[in-house]
Amino acid sequence: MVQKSKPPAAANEPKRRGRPRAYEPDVALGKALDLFRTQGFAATSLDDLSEATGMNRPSLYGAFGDKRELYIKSYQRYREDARASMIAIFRQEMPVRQRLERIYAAALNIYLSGETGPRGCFTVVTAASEAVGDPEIRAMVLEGLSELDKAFASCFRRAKEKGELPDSADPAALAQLASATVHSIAIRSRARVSRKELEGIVKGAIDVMVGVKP
Amino acid sequence: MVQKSKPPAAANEPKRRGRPRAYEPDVALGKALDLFRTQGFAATSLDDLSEATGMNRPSLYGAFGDKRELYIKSYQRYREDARASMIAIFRQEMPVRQRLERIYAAALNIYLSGETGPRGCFTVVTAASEAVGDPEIRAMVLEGLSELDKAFASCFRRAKEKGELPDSADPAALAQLASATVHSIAIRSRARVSRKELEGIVKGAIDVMVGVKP
DNA sequence: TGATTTTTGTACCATATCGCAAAATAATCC
DNA sequence: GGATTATTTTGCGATATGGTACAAAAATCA
Repeated sequence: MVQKSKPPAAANEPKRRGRPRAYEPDVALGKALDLFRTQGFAATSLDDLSEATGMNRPSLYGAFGDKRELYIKSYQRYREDARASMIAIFRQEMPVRQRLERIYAAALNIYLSGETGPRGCFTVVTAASEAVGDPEIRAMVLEGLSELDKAFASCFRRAKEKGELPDSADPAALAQLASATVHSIAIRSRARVSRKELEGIVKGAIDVMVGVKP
Repeated sequence: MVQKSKPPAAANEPKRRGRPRAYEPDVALGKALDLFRTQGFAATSLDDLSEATGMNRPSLYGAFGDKRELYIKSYQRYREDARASMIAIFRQEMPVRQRLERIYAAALNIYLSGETGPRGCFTVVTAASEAVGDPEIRAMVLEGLSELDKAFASCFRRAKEKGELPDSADPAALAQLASATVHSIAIRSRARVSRKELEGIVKGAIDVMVGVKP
């Protein structure tokens, strides 16, 4: 039930008043996210979360609110992380094909990571469970889905402007296909389809979207 | 707690010995499937199932086994139904585009049906939840995924033979894109994306896969 | 009619679950 | 050192959960 031995004494924080926390909120949230990603909301108990985070239930409650709030915060954290790794890829200038390859490689790294096996995409997992019954969560999922669509759309628009794609190419349609490929490998990864096979799917999809590599 | 008033006296059955069942296994399984599809395994309690099926728990247990077995049987039932509606579309001869349109229309009907709102694809829902932790269920999901891949692949192969697709077309890659589109609309439907929008995604995907309609 | 068989309905058990109250602990402030 | 503040720890309580035992019920069989 102990998370760390020595607090890194965050230099910026002025001076906390009462008993010092025995956990770091960030790493605790990360552990919670890990659990939720693999097991989902309903199948994850507060005891599970307590054990994984190293915080007992009242502390968990105090820090993050109830189970649902913790789930939401975990999901937000996931989105931030995912967005960060995507933005990095979008910043640099490179050919479409290469950009797509990098995006999918990053996605696969996220989806296949996990000590107990691959866990897929948390947006997809959440869509498949809580999204139907919880309007607030559903709104977040929708946002996550459309964010990806938009990123791909801008990617294809840029490519078209640079002449990498024929005039007939429809960036919006290509973007939704690119997103669909992401959703598909997310699903398949949870069924333990091998990385090799997933990479094959990605390659085939890219070939159809931007033309077979010369 | 009563499911029907009059048993339809199934003409084929010879003569059952003891007290007659107060439920029809088929409709009960259908109700269980409905619940599992919307809520998932963990979030569905035996009480929920008992109420929905009109059977009390001991009867449920006697008829289908424990909760997990009931889930598995529900999933098998779902797959049989889905397969039946696909086979019908594959039997008739028609242009690829039309065949694809029909397949996606059938899929959307399944995904968007439901009294309390859209429920998506049960294979996808199961992949996103139980598949990671339960090898037997995972195997069934894998089979469901690859069955769809194969159906699409044969669809594109036929189209290529008939000259509807260019020689350069790769049926396997196209099939995986077609499957990906199915997965994607399944996910999106659970986030309550409108039917209109989903149909737009489908149209865009078909255009990319078999060429824009002349 | 009475024995037999199958299913239902009630009640129950052991455990898990979520959430919280209250006391103990460890730091700072004065 | 004592007051204050923030956090941990222990433990509880109300309910939900999956599963089952057992008697009552409803049919057939002889």
